Amino acid sequence: MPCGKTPLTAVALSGGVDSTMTAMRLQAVGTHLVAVHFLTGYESEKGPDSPLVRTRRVCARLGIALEVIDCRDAFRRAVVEPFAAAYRRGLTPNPCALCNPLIKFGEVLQYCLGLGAERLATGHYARRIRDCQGRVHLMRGMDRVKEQSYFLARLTPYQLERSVFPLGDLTKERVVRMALEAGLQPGVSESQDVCFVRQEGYAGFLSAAGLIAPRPGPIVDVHGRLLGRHEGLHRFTVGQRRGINCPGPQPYYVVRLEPDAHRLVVGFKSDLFAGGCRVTDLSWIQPPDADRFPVQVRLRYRSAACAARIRVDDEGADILFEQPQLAVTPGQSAVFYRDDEVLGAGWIEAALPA
RNA sequence: UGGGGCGUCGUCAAGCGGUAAGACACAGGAUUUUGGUUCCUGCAUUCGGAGGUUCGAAUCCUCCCGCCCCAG
Repeated sequence: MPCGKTPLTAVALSGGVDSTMTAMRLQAVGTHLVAVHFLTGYESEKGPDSPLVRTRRVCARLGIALEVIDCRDAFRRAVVEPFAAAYRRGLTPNPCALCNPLIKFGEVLQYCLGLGAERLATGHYARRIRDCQGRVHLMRGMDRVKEQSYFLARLTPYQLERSVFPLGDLTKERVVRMALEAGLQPGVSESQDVCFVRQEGYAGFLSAAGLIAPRPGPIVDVHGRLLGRHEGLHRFTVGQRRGINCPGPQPYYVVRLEPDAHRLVVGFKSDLFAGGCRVTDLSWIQPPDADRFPVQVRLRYRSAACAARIRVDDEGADILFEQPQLAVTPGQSAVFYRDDEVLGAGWIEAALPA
């Protein structure tokens, strides 16, 4: 139970290395902790290696009380169903960008506040700083490869105010080393795809769960020439090369999906460049004070930010790239940066011609 | 059934008597808190079929089969 003067911090534990080290780092500086573990209803493993059992072991070892939060309904409604709906509309969803603001720093944060916690710590590789006027800023993590600010870009200032990212100033390598030094077993399968799909892959997940009815259709090139057929647009995303199954003089890549005609349009790499994109449903951490200004934008996780100019209007914004960009994909999150700082994000609705 | 051309991996395609390039596709792996990209590896004991010449044939010869042109 929280003792009067030391504020209580909740830490989200998944049972993995990162969240465990998050808890240990906070504990090392004397933070008063409560652990929370949320259920999505899509946990893959059962038994002794399930996330929940691993989390219980961590808490027992660290001597932290654990609260298990049932987010199964919310997770299905806020993450899984929109994920499927996006595929039905020919988009490529970005569930992690949705889960962070709606589940982790939505449902879970609310629950933690209800417990009397003042803030929620997670193992994200991102930094949060406060300026001299007391405003919070979201910054890239120090580990330039692992850093996850992209997925946190849709947090609100309110959520960011109540977050803490103890791993943000560390590299993944360092965290793993610290975990080994602390005697933790090396996290075997650290790599994670969409957390709610299992071995069958996301396409298999969608059809197995009855979330999508595969609709075959034609594959055409950018000139409209018929090249072959596909087994469902949900198996493809812009920029994708594998799975098209059409031999040609050069590799074919997906240029766009046309859901109304169930048509897959493919072309060569040179057909993949876009000069900009239309984004909607903007979310700002640092609301802009002008409607036109230069930004750096990341069009997908794990790609460098590119220089661009943004023009904000009532419905969203147009982003015009300084240099054409490679496979701008509707449904993905475009995240706006000023150097290391995240300004906000919007959902990519369409690519603009190069 | 006159004349000419062609048949090499799923597709395109090198090779032209010395023991089957490459590209695309596909498969597997690596990487990865989205989907992709990228990278690595694998992928024709065999050249439409059957004979023959030769120390040796996908490469030369003969016949057969199948396509494609140009003439009837």
